[in-house]
Amino acid sequence: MTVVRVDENPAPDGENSPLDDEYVSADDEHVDDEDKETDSIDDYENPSGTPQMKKGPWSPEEDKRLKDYVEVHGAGNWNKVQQNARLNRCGKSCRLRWTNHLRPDLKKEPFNAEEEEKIIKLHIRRGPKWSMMASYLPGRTDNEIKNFWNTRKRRKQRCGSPLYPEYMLSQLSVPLNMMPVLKLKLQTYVQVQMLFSTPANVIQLLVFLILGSRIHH
DNA sequence: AAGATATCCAACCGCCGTCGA
DNA sequence: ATCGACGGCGGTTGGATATCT
Repeated sequence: MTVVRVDENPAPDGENSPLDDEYVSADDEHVDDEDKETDSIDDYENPSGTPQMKKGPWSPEEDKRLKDYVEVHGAGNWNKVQQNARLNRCGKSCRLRWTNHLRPDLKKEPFNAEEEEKIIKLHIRRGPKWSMMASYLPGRTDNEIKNFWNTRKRRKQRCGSPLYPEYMLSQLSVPLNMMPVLKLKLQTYVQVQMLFSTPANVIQLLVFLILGSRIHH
């Protein structure tokens, strides 16, 4: 089975995406959608003599082997990589390395304001669904977005500013029949968040819920 | 300058869903 | 229906680096 993440904005024509202000149905799950190594990568064994998968940072040589493998065989069948590319890495590790660092379409620059806004909007509406977010941000990975969000969250909490900008919350309009679902999702998420959150965040959430229900009356 | 502390992020882990035998 | 292999996902960890004292 080969599943390739679609990096183009995947919302089909005519369909709403979580980024649209006019939102969507409840069941719209979008996505199916310098080297410190001194030992050879070929002879990594545990004390019992059976081959052991290597862990830790990837060396340039390992990267090259993985890249070469994917160029020839394509992405997927990751457990075959260790045989065909002679890499002592488990399939998971190979997949992660490829998707997060070696894919040619990855953006290397920091997140820009537009991307940040997209992430916030998606987080408001869907919560921490990193891979779904990645499908809306070409060239970005779920891991990257997750790290970005966690860093941002800590920063906001440190300086006591709200997680979601007020203007973004007030821009949102949510169909009335979505409110219970949204409330439930938010409640679950916020219960945890609020342990460390600020009163400002609580107020914002209330404003958000009240405005959202009024808009669609 | 040096040690302590904070921050970032690459990589791992465990769980879950899907698929084919 | 069951089981194992595989891949995807979100949470967490720990080493490297930056900043502070």
